[in-house]
Amino acid sequence: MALEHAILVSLLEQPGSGYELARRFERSIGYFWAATHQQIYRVLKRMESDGWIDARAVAQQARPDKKEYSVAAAGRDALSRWLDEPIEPESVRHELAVKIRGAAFGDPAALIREVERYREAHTERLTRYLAGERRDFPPVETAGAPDAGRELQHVVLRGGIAYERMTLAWLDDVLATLHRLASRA
Amino acid sequence: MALEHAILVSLLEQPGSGYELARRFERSIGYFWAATHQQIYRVLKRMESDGWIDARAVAQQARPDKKEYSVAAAGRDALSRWLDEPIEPESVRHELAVKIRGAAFGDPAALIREVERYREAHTERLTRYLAGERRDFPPVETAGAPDAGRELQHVVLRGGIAYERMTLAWLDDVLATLHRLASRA
DNA sequence: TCCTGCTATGCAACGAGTTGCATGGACAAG
DNA sequence: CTTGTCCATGCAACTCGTTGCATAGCAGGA
Repeated sequence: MALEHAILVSLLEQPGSGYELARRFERSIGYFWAATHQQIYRVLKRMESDGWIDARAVAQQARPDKKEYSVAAAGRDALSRWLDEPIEPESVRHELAVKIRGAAFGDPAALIREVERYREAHTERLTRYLAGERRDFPPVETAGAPDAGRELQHVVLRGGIAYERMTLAWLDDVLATLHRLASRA
Repeated sequence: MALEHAILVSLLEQPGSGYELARRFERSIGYFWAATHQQIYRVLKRMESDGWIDARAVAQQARPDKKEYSVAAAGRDALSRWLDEPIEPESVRHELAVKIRGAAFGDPAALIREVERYREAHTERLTRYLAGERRDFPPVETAGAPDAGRELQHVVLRGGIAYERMTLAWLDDVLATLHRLASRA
C-alpha cells in the first residue's frame, strides 16, 4: 500500500523516469522498500491517471526516449494525508528463522553452510552501506551542516547499518549454537 | 512461498488445528512469519490435498469440533527439500523509513508523535519477548541442558530480542534527529 | 437477559507482488 | 561479427495476501 508513497518521496527528492526509479529502488530506497520495475511501471501509470504525478517526454541521444515524472499538487496532498495516518506495525517475514527452527527436523550441517553464505551476503551489504555513508554523508567539519532532507536520509541509512550489524552479531550466535548442537550429537 | 514450511515446522513441533496454528502465528511463529487465519486455512487445505499433512477430527466438549493436523511423510520430505534450498535475501518493507524520508516534505512534528507511539509498541514487544524468554528458557543450572529443538527456538527468540533492542536504539536516534531539525527551523 | 468474546471453520472478492516474456537501439569487448 | 550489457517500457498470467462477511454454540459479566 505504500509503494505509491515511496515513489512520491523519491520523485520529490528528484524527478525521474520509471527506469530511473527502478534503479533507485535497487540502491537506496530499496534498502527499506523493495520493488521491481514491473510494479513501478504499473503504479506510475495509475498515479498518472489519478493526477498524482505529471509525465513529460524527454528525448535523448543514443538511447531511447524516456518519460520523466514529477509530483503534482494532488500527489503532494496524497503524501501529506498518508504521512498523517498512523503507522501500522510491520509484518515480518524472516525465512531464515523458519529454517533454523526447521533444522531440528533436518540436517544441521547443511544449515550451517547456508547461514555462512547468508552471513557473507550481509557483510557485503554492510560494506556497501558504509561506503554509501562515507560517500554521501561527509563529516560536518568538511561539508557544513546538511539540509533536512539529507539528515533524514542519513538517519534512515544509519538504521540500515545498525540492522546489518545486529544481524551479523546474531548470525554469529546462530552459528555458535549450531556448532554446539552438531558437536553434541 | 514459505508459509507452508512454517506450518510444517509448527506442526512438527506440535500437531494442532488451523485455529491453534493461527494463535501460534500470533505468538511465537508470527514474530518472524506473520499469517492470518484465512491464509492458514487455505494453505492447510492445499497441503492436505497434496498429502503433506493428515487431518483427524477431534470432538470437544463445550466447544466446536476441530480438525487436528499432523505432518505426513510427504510433508517431512517437502520440508527437507526446502531446507536444502538456498536462502534468498529477504525483501524488506519498512514503512517507517519511507515516512521518515517523506518528513522532509511534510510535518515533522506529527512524525515525532508517530515515532513515539511506534517506539512504545516496540518497547512492549521487547518486554513480551523477555517475559517469554524467562518463562520458556530458564537458565541451564536450574533446568539442565535443553534439547536441540528448544535451543533452536531460543536462538531465534534471541534474534527477536536483538532486533527490538536495535530498533529502540535507532528510534532514539531518529527522535534526536527530528528534534534537532525541528528546533533548527 | 442481552451483549460481548472465545472457539472453530470457511467463502468471495479484491489488491499486491512475482515471473516470464517481448521489443529495440547503442555501445563495448572478444 | 557476434555476444553481452545498458537503457527504456510494457503485457499477460499467475500466486500470494488482505478484507469483509458468515455461521454457530458456549461462557461470563452487566
